[in-house]
Amino acid sequence: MAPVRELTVGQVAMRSGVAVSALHFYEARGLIRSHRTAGNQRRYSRDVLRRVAIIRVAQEVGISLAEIAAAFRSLPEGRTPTREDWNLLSTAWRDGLDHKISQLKKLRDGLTDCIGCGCMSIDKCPLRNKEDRLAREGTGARRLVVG
Amino acid sequence: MAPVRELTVGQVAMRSGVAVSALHFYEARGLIRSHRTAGNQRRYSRDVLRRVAIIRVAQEVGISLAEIAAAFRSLPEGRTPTREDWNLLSTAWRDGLDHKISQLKKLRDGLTDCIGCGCMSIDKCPLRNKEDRLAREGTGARRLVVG
DNA sequence: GCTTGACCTCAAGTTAGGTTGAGCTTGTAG
DNA sequence: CTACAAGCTCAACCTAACTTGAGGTCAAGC
Repeated sequence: MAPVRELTVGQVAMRSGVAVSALHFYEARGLIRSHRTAGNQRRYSRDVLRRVAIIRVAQEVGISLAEIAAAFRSLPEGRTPTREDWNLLSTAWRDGLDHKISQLKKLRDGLTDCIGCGCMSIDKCPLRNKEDRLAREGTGARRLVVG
Repeated sequence: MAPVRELTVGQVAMRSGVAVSALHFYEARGLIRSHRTAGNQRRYSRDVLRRVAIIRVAQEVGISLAEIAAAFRSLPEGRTPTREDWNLLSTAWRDGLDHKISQLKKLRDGLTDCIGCGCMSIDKCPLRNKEDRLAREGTGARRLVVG
């Protein structure tokens, strides 16, 4: 038995909890990579599991696939990313994440800062201004933007 | 001059920072309400601004319009909601928000709990299990779900 | 009384993030 | 050596959340 077996799509799907179609999709978007067998089937190295896990966690907090892909591009090409590499990545997201955390806390704590205050009638509220910027960001569905 | 003037869509759009088309859309989705003038134009009472502000803040942290609408349905029908009413609403969202906050912190702090740990190779990680559940939640675009 | 800008409705288009299905190939177990 | 599950590709479909456009109405100024 080989010590470090490569994984098939089905295996990755099962272990990561995402659908095969989603894995295809992530690959098309450049978020994960595979090589092919002689018979044109995908084979993944184990670190794809880590990538997928990060994708899901990041998505869950509102980071778009495009941003995740961008962040992933900062990972080393040749070798399997180390713990350090991943930490760098999350550092890059840090500011955006910090902001989002504070937004969430405000909402959780009774929207005190911006709903309970008088700023809504005027336009110097930090939240409202943030939104104004968002409002100009093009068409289609709006997603949370980090960084 | 009337002391509490009603607002036109254009005015609401300007003061809230969202497009007129978005206001129409929110109304169609039951998030805000208006009555019509003799000439069939929308008129809004002032508290629509508060609603819209909440919509935007909630959206920014990943709550869907459907969920916001559901929460709004718990607001009093007849009178203008008080500060207390809004607080109740955010209390209802609290658990979901708490969860999301902790996810964000994990991501921010180097993903220590679930990416940096060994749980990714196995399936007892709280994060991963969360995703497994999510994976079964139907078709279409996935959104963050609170509550 | 007419022009001009703000409104109205309704249908169609857009982006993100996938899923579904058809039609065809691979690989493994019996 | 033959099933038949698992893969592959590609096009079509789906939801959320809006925007855009066409075609028509309303109202305030000149």
